[in-house]
Amino acid sequence: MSDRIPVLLPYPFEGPFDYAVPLGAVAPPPGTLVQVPLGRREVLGIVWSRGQDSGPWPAELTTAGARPVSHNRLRPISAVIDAPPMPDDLRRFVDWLAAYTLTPPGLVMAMAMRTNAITPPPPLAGWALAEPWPETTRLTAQRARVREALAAGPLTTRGLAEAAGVGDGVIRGMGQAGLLRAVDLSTPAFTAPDPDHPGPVLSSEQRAAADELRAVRGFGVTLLEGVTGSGKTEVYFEAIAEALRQGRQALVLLPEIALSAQWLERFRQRFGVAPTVWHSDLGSRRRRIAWRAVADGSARVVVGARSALFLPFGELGLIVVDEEHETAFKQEEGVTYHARDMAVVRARLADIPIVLASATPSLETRANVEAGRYRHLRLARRHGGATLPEVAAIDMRAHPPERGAFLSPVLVDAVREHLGRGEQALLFLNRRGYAPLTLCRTCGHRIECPNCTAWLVEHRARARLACHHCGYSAPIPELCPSCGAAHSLTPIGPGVERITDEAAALFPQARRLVMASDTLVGPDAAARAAGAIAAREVDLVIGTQIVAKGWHFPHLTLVGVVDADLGLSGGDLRAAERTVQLLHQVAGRAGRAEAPGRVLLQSWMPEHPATVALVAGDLDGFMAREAAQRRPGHWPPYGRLAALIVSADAATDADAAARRLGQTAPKGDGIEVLGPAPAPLALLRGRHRRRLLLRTRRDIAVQPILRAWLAEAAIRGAARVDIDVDPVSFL
DNA sequence: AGCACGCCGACT
DNA sequence: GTCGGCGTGCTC
Repeated sequence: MSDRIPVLLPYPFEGPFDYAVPLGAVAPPPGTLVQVPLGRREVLGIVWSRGQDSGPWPAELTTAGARPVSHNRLRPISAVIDAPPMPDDLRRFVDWLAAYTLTPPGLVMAMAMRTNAITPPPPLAGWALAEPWPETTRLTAQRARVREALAAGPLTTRGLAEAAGVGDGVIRGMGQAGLLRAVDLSTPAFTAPDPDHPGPVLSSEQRAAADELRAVRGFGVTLLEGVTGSGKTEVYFEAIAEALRQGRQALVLLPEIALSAQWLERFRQRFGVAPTVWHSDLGSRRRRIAWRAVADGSARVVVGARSALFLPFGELGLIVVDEEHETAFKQEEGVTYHARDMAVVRARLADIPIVLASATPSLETRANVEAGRYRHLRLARRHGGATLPEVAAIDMRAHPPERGAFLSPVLVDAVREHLGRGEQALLFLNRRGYAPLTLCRTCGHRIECPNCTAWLVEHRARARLACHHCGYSAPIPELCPSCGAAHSLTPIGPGVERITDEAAALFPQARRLVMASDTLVGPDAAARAAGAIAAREVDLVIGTQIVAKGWHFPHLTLVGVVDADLGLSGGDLRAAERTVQLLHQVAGRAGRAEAPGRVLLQSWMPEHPATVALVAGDLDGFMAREAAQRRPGHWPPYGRLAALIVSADAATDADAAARRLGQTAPKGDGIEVLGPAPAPLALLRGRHRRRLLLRTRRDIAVQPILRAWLAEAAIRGAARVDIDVDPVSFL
């Protein structure tokens, strides 16, 4: 009788499939990449194990124990693939995340497998000068330039063609003539960061915090809270240095890796070299190189977006989640998980410390500190003696803008004053495009997306109306699509484009720069824009939330928030919390040691607690208030929440399925179901959506309840149910 | 996820 | 009479 071993396949099955080990062969250990037959094709999978690690939830929650198959149907493993095995703690992490999010484990494993990363990078063909160089050969001007370009070292064909300003025919010809030799440029391993590289000098406050971080051994969560500009990054760099000294790897998760050129520069200053970068739009070659380097240990420090959590670290010794409050850590597509929370799980399974860093910690993290589950380190002082900006609200009822305009005279005067002093100003509005709504003055028609419950946003620069949810876009119509009236369509409300127009009229002499995700295209655009601001090539910045993310603008002294009320309304549980965090981050762009900063919040309801808290600089008080509101109703973080989104092409199918879920809803002490109700985006990408919410007391896990519920409701056919455990967005 | 099987419309 | 639509079901 041959051995049977479980193999997890990257498909949405409930658990691993069993395969036979060929007679005489040794059973490959768990973690091994294997090729197995599946139906009539051959697929890749990973040898799994079952039973022993159910994690913190009851064993029946994990899928690893399910469905033994009779022996006579077992098929043998086809081949063992020569690739780095998946480490045990990563396999347990995959199981845990799958069980927690109610995702088939194979789909979670697929993220970790990244099949294109698992195959080694192909050799990279390059050219070097032939040795010895045949001096007798007479060179054309082009060939001489090629020789010149290669003096510093080998290059790829494309790189060489560019450097020498020749076509690739010249290069191939030189290869055939024996002047160049083909070499393999396959990447040199990443240079290990040096923990003892002389870095920046820390303040006594930073040093004390760094000492505490360094002392943590084994699993433990620390919240590193520091006001903007307090130098949190340099503090957790010391924890990274400690991990490196102990021969361990470190992982830093950032919410927007593409925006972190300044972060990379700070890392280089501290450790002498660049870290290994990982994010979803790395090219296939670079991702394979990085994946291999993490697996073989030559990558010591990885900085990445949330998917870096699934890299095959062999010696992970520390995780840092920077800007832990950022909602960008929540993956909403496909497998829905919160990278910050899952990072804590990964750290616990690996028994290593984890640092959560933020200037505006989330309510979840604050609650964990309060309950004694997380340590808390605070940096109260801005580095280099800078003071926090002075924040004031502009009551728009008392100081309204001119008709058709959006900037209050108070803000306009302030901008003029700061620009007049040769300082920079920022106008912040978290809304892309020219106007969020186009209205017909004749019939009142509002132009909506045909696929979504959403207005189309005018993008005047492109002369189009666009949906920000599904990518639909159309030219701006001449006539009202509803009543056919001409010259009747009117843009309502401001976007950054419109504010830019207004600013251009008010401050024609100021050099303006718009920073929004659709004006900064390409990976380096944001960094270049930030560079231009830092170099004082710009006077006035108009930007969306892209400007809020940790940039350092030493000459920026005024921030005007065009609409501080934006985001405060709407039924979202976290709307106010998010707005306060975002505006606080934006405010942090103003003023450094060189000049004190000033922040003006335009608001039609400055008495709102969020605005009051921002003006008073009382984030703690605001968060305490929020906490007090959520505690009695068992809202997160004082209870658990799961969203069920029912969707179907036909509204009737969605309704039927939602009704069925409502009828079979679980009941019990500490368990409550809200809905069904139309989802806030009742139509999204052409699908009709209904929503239910399951809310439980904190001591009741939602997963077993959801499993039983879905089994009983047995939704099949046209409607689909998507589960979002711990939802962040309520769309 | 693939890839089969399976039962109803317009084409050589 | 066949090619082909994608609905349902199975893969250790």
